[in-house]
Parts: sequence; C-alpha cells; structure tokens
Amino acid sequence: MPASSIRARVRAEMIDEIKAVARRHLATDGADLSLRAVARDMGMVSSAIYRYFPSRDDLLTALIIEAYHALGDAVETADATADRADLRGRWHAACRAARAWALAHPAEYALLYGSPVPGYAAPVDTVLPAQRPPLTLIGILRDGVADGRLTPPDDDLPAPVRADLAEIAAGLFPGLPAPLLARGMAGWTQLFGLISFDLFGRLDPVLPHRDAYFDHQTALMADLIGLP
Amino acid sequence: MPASSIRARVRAEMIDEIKAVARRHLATDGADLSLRAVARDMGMVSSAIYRYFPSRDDLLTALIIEAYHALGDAVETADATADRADLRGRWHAACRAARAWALAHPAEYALLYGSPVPGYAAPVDTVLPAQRPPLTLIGILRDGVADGRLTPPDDDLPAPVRADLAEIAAGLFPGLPAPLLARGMAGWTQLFGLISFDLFGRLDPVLPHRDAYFDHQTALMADLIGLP
DNA sequence: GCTCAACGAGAGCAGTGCTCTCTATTTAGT
DNA sequence: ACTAAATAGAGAGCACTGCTCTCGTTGAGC
Repeated sequence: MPASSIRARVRAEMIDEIKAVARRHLATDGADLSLRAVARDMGMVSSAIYRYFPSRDDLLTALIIEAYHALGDAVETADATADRADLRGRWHAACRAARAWALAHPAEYALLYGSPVPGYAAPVDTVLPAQRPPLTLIGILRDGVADGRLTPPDDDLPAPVRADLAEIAAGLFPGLPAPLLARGMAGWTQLFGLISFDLFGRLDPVLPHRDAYFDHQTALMADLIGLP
Repeated sequence: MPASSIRARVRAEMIDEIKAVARRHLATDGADLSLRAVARDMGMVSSAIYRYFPSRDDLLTALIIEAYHALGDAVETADATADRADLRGRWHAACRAARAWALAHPAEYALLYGSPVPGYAAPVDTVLPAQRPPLTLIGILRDGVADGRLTPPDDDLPAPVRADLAEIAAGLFPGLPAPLLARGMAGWTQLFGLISFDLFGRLDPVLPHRDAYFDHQTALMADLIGLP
C-alpha cells in the first residue's frame, strides 16, 4: 500500500467522523445543524471543516443521502425478511420499518421529508436514494401482479394521468398497470402522511394507541390496493 | 372615543403591518423569517419590533394562526359553496381548495405542516385553528351519516383504536362511527401527503399532470370512505 | 532534499435574535 | 394645567451563525 493512501485514509476517516458528529448533533439539537458546533466537538476550528465540505449545505446533503440509504435499508430488509408470498405481510413489514426508523431518527426524517430548507435545492445525488422506500413498497405490488396473487383494479383514469403513470411504470415497474400504480402511490403518500403526523405531534394527544392506529391505517391502504 | 384609544389603534395597525411585511418576506424569501429584515422594511430598528412581539417565535405563532384561519376559511367556504347533498362534490371541493391555498402560499403551508422549527413548540392557541381543515372534511362524513346518504363501513378495529376514535367522535362528531372516522382520517392524512409531495417537488418532474393526478387520488380516498 | 499541495488556526465580515440603556412622546391622574 | 407614568423608538452591544482569507506547518511525490 503506497504511502499516499494513508493521507487519503485519514481524510476519509475525518469525513466520516464529521458526519458522525453532525448526525449526533442532529439527534440532540434538532434540525438546525451548526457547523461551528460540530467543529468545536471535534476540537477543530470552524474553518477547518471547509477542507472537507465546501459548505454547510454539502454536509447536509451528505447526511441526507446517508439517511435515505438508512431508511431504504430498513424498509428493504423488512420487506425481504417477510414471507415473499405474503404480500400483505410484506406491506405491513415495510410500513412498520419505515415508521420505526423515523421514530428512531426524527431529526433525520425531518431532514428528508420536512419542509425544504429555504435556498436549499436537493442535488441530483439524492433522487435515487430517495426513491428506495417507495420503490420497495410498489415492488410488492409488482411481485403480486407477476405471480397472479394480486388482481389489478380497473379504475378509469383520466387519460393524461394514465399516460404519466404508464411512463413511470415502463421505467421502473414493467408490467404494472397504471391504476394499480396509482393506488400504490396512494399507499406511499399515506405512509408519509401517517409518519409525519405521528412524528410532528399532530395526533399524540388525541390518539394514545398510535402503533395500533398506524397498523389499521396501513391495513386500510392494503385493502384499497387489494392486497390479499 | 377617548383619546387613549388612538394609541391603541396605532398599535394595532403596527401589529398588522408587521405581520403583513413578515408575510411578504415569507412569500419571497422562504420560511426563515428574519426579524431584522422585517424591521428594515418598516424603516425601524430591530429592537423596536420587540415592543409588539416579545420574540421571533411569537411573531411566527401569530402568522401561523392567521395562516391556519386562511386555510380553514378556504376549505370551509369551498365545502359550504358546494351542493350540500353532493357529498363527493363537497369532498373534492374541500380538497381542491386546500391544495389551491397551499400552492398559492407555499411558505405559509410549510410553516403549518413542515418540519417543526427546532425549539419551537406550537402554543395552545394554534390547536383550534389547526383543526378546522380536518374538521371540515370529516364534517362531510358526519352529514352523510346523519341523512343516510353514507353507510358507514363495518371494519373490525383493534379495541384500543376503536376506543380512541370513539372518544374523538364523542367530542367532535357525535354519531360518527369509529370505522368511518378512521377512514375519514385516512383521507385527511392522504390530502396532507398529496399536497406536501406536490409542494416540495417530490413528483413534479415525473408527473406533469398534477391537477388531474390530485383529483384521481382524492377520488380514491372518496371511494375508500364510501362517498356516493 | 525540495517543492507543492493539503491541513489547521486565527482573524475578520456580514448577518442573526435578543437585551439593555437612553431619549422623546403620549397618556393618565390630580 | 402640571406632573408622573407608561410607551415608543434608537442605538450599542452580546453571543452566535456561515463563510472567506491569510498565515505557518506538515507531509507526500519527485
């Protein structure tokens, strides 16, 4: 191993440590990450951080990508662990995994799905990781259609909506009918809304039994989709 | 009119103007409201603002309450304008009004439904205004049950969920069965998710026909609820 | 061994929310 | 009508932020 790589390795470790400290700050102090506080925690001066991240937004972007992957991993492994033939079981497992991750990492979830930071535009690097959770969910439907366990609905969609959805399906879920894709996206939208309301304290005072409520609501969407 | 009230009137006008300028800043600069910038726009120095609002959070709270009422007004009048007997028409009108208001006031919507500002806890004054949109939506279901146009579903809810929902119904929607309330809340959650995805740019590149998509998705929820 | 890039420290800039003090004005009480 | 008190605004200042620039130091490649 050439000597040059030790500097590169130290650099990579520094980047990792900065991200780790920043993630810790997110968890304790909330979503407004202070670069200077991160630097202080590392015994560095704030300008030194700029050797590794050109700006605070770039650090945030790195954290966002990592968070998307963490959430994606959680959802995908939950789905993969469930019985492949049990579509409804997979749906519930994936939904519960997403909610569990969000409850365990509220600040990171807010980073991903909260209101966009003013002036911050999500870079292209984030769009693929961001697609993983919905891709997993709708992948369940595609599997169901493929092996005949799930009979797609026959909604009459407005032509332009059907065209848009058909294009999406052609690119990501070959063979998935547009009406079913629409219902799957409804399920994903619902999942996001459920977790957001849960996390941002919109229903905890009025609904003490939130786990059971969540399960029932995701079951409603499973019904809408037609999961057996 | 006693002379004392002219000072009070000027004060009220000042408060209104501060809120108006702040709202304008929200619309142009995004959600991170700068108190100093508002003061500059009014030809005042920043400390003078503190004669009217004890802190930046209090100014934000005032804006939030106003925004909730603006959204609530939009949704309620849309519902009230529609044919009272046409439950599905009322549902769509209310949903469309909420989305239209959000698209017209994205920064204020983000203030209401985005990730909570770190350290900012919504005061009690906001909870009643915040309930207006979902109250309107579920009020449509209550009306439907009351006049027999809407037959409630017979889902078997987990006992604790049924109890929680029954308590909510007892307080806000007497006579509304718990399973129907659950479906109505699903519709509200879905509406929030739809608008958020739409507003925060999560589906505009992939779904050009967003109006039609929105209508179809809200129709799906109307189906789930059972609106005729 | 020399050279140049990388690194960290430090100072500094413009901006933020907020507090405190000081002055002018308006209100209220006698 | 005069005085005392409440109110409004200005200004300075504190601690903090992201970010830029300059300065030595250190380490890697030739």
